[in-house]
Parts: sequence; C-alpha cells; structure tokens
Amino acid sequence: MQSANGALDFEGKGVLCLSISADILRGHTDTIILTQLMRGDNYGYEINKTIQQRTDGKYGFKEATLYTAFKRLEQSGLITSYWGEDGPGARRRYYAITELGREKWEENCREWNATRELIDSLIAVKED
Amino acid sequence: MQSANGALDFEGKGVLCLSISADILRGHTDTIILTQLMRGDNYGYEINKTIQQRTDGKYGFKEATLYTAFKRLEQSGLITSYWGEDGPGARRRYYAITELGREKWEENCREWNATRELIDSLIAVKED
DNA sequence: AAGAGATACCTTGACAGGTGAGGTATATCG
DNA sequence: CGATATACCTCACCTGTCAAGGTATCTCTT
Repeated sequence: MQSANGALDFEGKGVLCLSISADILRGHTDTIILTQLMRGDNYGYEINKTIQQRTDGKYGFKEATLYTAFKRLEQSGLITSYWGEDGPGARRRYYAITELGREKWEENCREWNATRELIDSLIAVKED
Repeated sequence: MQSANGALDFEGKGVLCLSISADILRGHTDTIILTQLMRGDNYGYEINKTIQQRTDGKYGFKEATLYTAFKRLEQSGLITSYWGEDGPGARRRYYAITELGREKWEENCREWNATRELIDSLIAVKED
C-alpha cells in the first residue's frame, strides 16, 4: 500500500491526501467513521466532507474505502442504515451507530491510546 | 486483518501479542525495524526479541511478517545485509541501515507525529 | 547416542483492507 | 442543453499480515 515516495498523491474524486501514507491510517478507518456517527446520524458524503474540513484538507477517505467501510460496519452490526427523506439533490443513505458500535468505539479509543504509547516507545532511538 | 474479537490471539512461534490489532500497527513495521537498526547492525531474531522486551511482551512481529519486511526494505535500498561470522548457534543474517534508510526513518518519524495529531483530532467527539 | 528444545532463517498460500477506474442518478446553474 | 455538484455503488488489483509448513545448528538432558 505504500507508494513509491511514501506518501499519497494528490488526486481526484473529491479526496485530498498528502504526507500520510495509507497504511498508517489503516485500522483507524472504522473508528474515524464511528466517531462521526457518535455526533448523530449522517450520510457518507457529508461524513467525508466533515473529516476533510476537520483535517484542513489533509485527509479524506477515497470513496471506495468509505463505502466498503460502511458495508463492513453494517455487516458487523456496529451501524444501521436507512434512506433519507426525498429532499433536494441526490438520495442519501443515512447511517446510525448502534449500541454495539458505541462499545466498539470506546474499545478502539482505548486501543488507540495504548498504540500511541507503544509506537512512541518503538520509534525512539535510546539505550535500554 | 482484524480478528473477530478485535485483538490478536496469544500464539506460538515465539511471538506475544494482545490488545493491539494488527491493522493498527500496519504501516509502522518498517519504521520500527529501521529504529532498531539505527542503534547498530543486528539480526532478525534479536531485533524481534528486543522489540518484545521493550514492549513488555505486548508486541512482536510474526516471523513471516519480519522476514518479508527485511526483504522489502532491502529491495528498497533502505537496508543491506550480510552473513555473520560463524559463531555459536545457527547462522545469522545481519542487517545494516543505509543512508537512504536513515532519511526514510526521519521522514517516517515526522509522519508519525503528524498522524498522531490527525487521529487524535478525528476520534475526538466534539463540536466544531 | 538419542531426543528435546532453543536459536535462526526462509517460503507459500490465503486473506483483508485500500483504491483506481469505472458506473448510475438527481438537482442546479449558466 | 451541457456542465458541475451531489450522492451512491461495484469490481479488479495491489500490498501487508500471518498460519503453517520447512531447514539447519547448537546445547542440554537422559
């Protein structure tokens, strides 16, 4: 997954990425999406835009990544989905986090804290 | 890659893992290995043992992962290898970090710092 | 001398997540 | 009417991880 220059190219489909290689974010995709849904029901396109805004355009999911993640999360019972009311623009599929999803989110956050410390200690060049 | 319970099982081949799912460490493998080599030439088995010691047995590479990583790093010109002198025990293949490897290591460390902040901001449930 | 166990390396096939490249449909604006 | 934005979806491919196998050497025990 790591590209030749170690970073993602700046490319189309409404997604902006730079500096952060895909493999490093891998494993956080689900947690990031669950986090957005902790704030309330939302639909894919909007979730991704929020993420891009929050990171000043530094990061966003590729659409394929996003929708496979939704599928995976729904099949795992962490989220549910429903079609939004017919409003203006294209139809929207809304997602809602389940109780199981909330538990998973909390677990993932704890795991992230542990991981941060772990990696910090493993990429530090120091004597034993 | 995420196992059913979201964590790695505690299993054989001299590797101890718990709590941290594999996908989360993915992308840091190369950096972790390069870090060990920043301290001096070393061989695979020892590198892995050091990592396990440093993490109090919480993390270690599976052997297959380790040796594929060495291959990948050598093919990318980030490390070189040579057979150790015939000493006691089995033969050892030593690895040394190259100048390119040092540059990559520094780049990866910078990337890690950026990633940490990024994920911290993305898994925080707060208002805009 | 035979066997167990630790050290040390390696390969193969399967699997899962990310994603480029394609697609569909609707609404708005010039 | 065409372009653009919104909004969703699928497929094939690539890459990293890893279970499960393997080989060889040395030491310690029986």
